[in-house]
Amino acid sequence: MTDYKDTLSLPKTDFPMKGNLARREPDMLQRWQEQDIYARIRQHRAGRKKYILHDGPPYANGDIHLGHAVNKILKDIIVKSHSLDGLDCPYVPGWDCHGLPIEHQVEKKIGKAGARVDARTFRDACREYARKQIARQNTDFQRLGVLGDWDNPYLTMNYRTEADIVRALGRMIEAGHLVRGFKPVYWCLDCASALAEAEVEYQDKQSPAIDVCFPVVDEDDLFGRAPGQCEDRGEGPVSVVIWTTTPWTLPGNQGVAFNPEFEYVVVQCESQRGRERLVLAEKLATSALHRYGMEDYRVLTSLKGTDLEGLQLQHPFYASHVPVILGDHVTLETGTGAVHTSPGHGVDDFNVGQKYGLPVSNPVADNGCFRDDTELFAGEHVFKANSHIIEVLIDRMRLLVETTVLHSYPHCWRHKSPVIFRATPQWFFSMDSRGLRAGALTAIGEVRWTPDWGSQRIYDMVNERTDWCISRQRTWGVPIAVFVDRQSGELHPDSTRLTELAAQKIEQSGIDGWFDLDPAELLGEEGGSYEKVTDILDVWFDSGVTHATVLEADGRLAFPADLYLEGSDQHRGWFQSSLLTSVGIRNQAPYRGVLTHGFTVDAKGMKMSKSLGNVIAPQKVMQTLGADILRLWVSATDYRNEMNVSDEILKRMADAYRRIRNTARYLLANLDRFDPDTDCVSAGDMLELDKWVLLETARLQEEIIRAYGEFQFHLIYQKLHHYCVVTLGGFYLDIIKDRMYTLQRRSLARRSAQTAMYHIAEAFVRWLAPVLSFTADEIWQHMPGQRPESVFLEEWYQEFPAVTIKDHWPRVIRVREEVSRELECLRTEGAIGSSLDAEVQLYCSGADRIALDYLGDELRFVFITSSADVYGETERPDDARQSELDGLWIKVTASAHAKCVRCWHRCEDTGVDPAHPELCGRCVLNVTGAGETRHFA
RNA sequence: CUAUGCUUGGUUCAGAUGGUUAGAACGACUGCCUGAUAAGCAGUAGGUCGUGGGUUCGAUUCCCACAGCAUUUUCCA
Repeated sequence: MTDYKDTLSLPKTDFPMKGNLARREPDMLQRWQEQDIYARIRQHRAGRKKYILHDGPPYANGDIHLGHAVNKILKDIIVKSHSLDGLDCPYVPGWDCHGLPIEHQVEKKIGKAGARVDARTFRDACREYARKQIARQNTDFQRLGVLGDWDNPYLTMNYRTEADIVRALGRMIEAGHLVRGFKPVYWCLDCASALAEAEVEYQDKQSPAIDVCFPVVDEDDLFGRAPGQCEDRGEGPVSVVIWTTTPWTLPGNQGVAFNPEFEYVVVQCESQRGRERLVLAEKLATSALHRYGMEDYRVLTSLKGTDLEGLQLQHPFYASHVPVILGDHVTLETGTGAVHTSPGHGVDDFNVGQKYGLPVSNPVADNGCFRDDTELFAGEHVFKANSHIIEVLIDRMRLLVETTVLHSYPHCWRHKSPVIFRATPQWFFSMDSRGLRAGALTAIGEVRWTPDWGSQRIYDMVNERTDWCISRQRTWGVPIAVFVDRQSGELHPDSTRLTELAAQKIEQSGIDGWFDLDPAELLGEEGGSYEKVTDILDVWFDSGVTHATVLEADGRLAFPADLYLEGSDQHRGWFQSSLLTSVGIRNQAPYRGVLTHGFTVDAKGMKMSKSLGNVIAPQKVMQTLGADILRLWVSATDYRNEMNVSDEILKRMADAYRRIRNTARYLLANLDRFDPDTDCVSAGDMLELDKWVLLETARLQEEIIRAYGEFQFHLIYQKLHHYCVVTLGGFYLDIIKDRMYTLQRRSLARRSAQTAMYHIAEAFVRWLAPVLSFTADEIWQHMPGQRPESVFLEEWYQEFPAVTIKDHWPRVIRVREEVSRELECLRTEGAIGSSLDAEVQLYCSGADRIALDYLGDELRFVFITSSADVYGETERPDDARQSELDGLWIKVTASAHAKCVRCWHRCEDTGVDPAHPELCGRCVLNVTGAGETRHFA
């Protein structure tokens, strides 16, 4: 048998089938860095319209997790796809550097500021710690294939940025949003310091539980509020009863809260103390009276909570009167349905107290002892004062009963000792005094939110939030660089100018420039009458004002941003802190659009946690499967919901990746030695099938570009993969194999297919680039023809030849599916193996007939059978089988002809040429003659 | 406890002013090919569209409740 293999044109390429991504991506990354690809893109896009995606700064602590990876990859996909749109898309990554978590890490290493080390040393250590964390995260982010200005990120701890944060605060002050107030915070008596919520842990604690009488000042007022006439008012003192586990908060009492919806009763009862009348929640009355040993009682009248608002009560041991107020936080779980309210000692109490304008009295000093001016209890430690307070209550006949209760109570995580709530002076941005809330709500309506429910979500949050407490009594942060009058506590009247002067100091030497500052330096002679505030800013302010400290201040970027993109938790975090400060400063949102993504969860939808053992580390994925697999997963997953990930899901992604990669490889292999400058066939000369695939490709590209624009990446993945599998693999590429392999290398028909594949490859590599960045770059290196150094410098491919066809193809494809099914029957019977062993006869009429006849003798190439003939529907023999298509009958048979060793078709003319007894006529023509001609497939 | 969102075959996604047998692809299974070969092609089997109500001639699609999950938030006097 003669070997005709040399006469074939088989695919050939150096592009490896296996990605080996984990091993090769780092090399490619290094090349990108060496060619400084990010800078080259900036040069290429200079002068183009800008698209600003502003990076939300991750916190500079710990290695990146999968959520970080998702976030950065989504950003990178958007930046790269918009760059393909022809826009100039700078990407400046940033880090959030100040704050408590870093302080904790540093405390573990060198001890607390002010204790073992001075504040300055401590801050230096924090700065150094943050720097190291950033370096680690920076490396990992780059490893993901994210392109950006990684050598020049923005850091909130850069001196210039620290100064600009102070300047932004100055602008908030200028706009009048900064106010001073009191707020209860967790306070550790052992630390003598406020605690952040993260520093509090709950443990069981034994506490006293007491029922205390608050006598009603005006009995007539009480009964007058009752509906209808109350004939029997009973006799004895009348009191509202409260239940509390913190007797020491009674000196701070400012009111008694009732639930507006509950029914309350006034009962007549009797004990050793004599006859008296008590006000209790109806549903708790029996159990409470039982507790007091007052089994016999009668209800005199009942009232609703709302009826009691404003009723004056006598404080149990002070001369003052306190009002009845209403609050939804009052429950029927325990107690009496009336809650003693001390705004200086509880968040609920504080909030409801704010509503009623109750004073925030805080009689407790830093050391946990009552202040000197506290009547009866001056100097006593709060917990030790409990028993004294109870004695006083007994003495004044205010105590009904004392028990103890075991309950969960907040403790200091360091000292394990119970903490208290204590009101302290703090700085706030007022939501309403200068219209901050109203302005923010308006601005929300002018932003495009993706998904759209984000708008409602942040609206509700802003609408209902309380004033923003921006002060922290901490060390590692940007100072609230203001002076207050020692007497009045008011801000210095020239604060705007002073803040700018402070900013200049900070710009020189960082935040220590403020902490080291002698007030006289800025205030001169009046320095003595003002106090330098040393509170620092909530870190949310640092990141919240990047629209000013970065977008406005950094020449690479611009204000406002086109897009902020973060996890959905940031509706309460960065999106809101950015919105409030931007509206506060210039009454405008800092972003035109906001996109949120869900959190990564495991295959069952459960959050990732060490205890569940379902954590997937991005570093590990990159080291095993490669960054492109991770990127493909991010793109394939609908980020609007939770994003499921597991080893199985990633394996599926790796499978899909291989298909995409191999499709590219096959295109490249068929373009072996193809020179687009000289070998492309003109649009008019191309074969019908090739024209069809180009039109399909151009149509798909439109869909892909639209999906990129709409941030619908998971659709892109689906379309792309479907295109590889169905359009190309299962149809086009399968059909053209015969033409590519057996026709003469330079024949028009073969060049036509190559022309199509060349255009496909050009478009395809660009579709891939935003997602499979490493792979796209690798493909780019193997593409034929002269081209720029990187696909990332490119725009979408627009050079598709203008072709037109009679589009009978959809119908042909349907028929082909039916033929495949019939062939499978024959194959199962063992009559044929390859489809080329078969001959097909079709019987149909109408449009089907027209479509099939159109392809004439070349229909068999579409079916990949040795022959395919079309007859009228009425001509069908009895053994033709009806297909699922109306009016289409199919008969397939095994060919009786000899197989051509070169093209594998079975033809009646195989062996007609004595010189080539194993070849069919077609192959003889292609090997020794002028070559065959094709028009359709 | 608050607010928001999600729930379609083993996996990832489509879908419809509500209307005939709910679509793909992957994976699985069964074969074919050996000229994309740790590839390629074909066929087959998988879903009562989270549960329960309601509206309707008819709901997976609209409404309500519930469950689970996620983010968020509050509280435990």
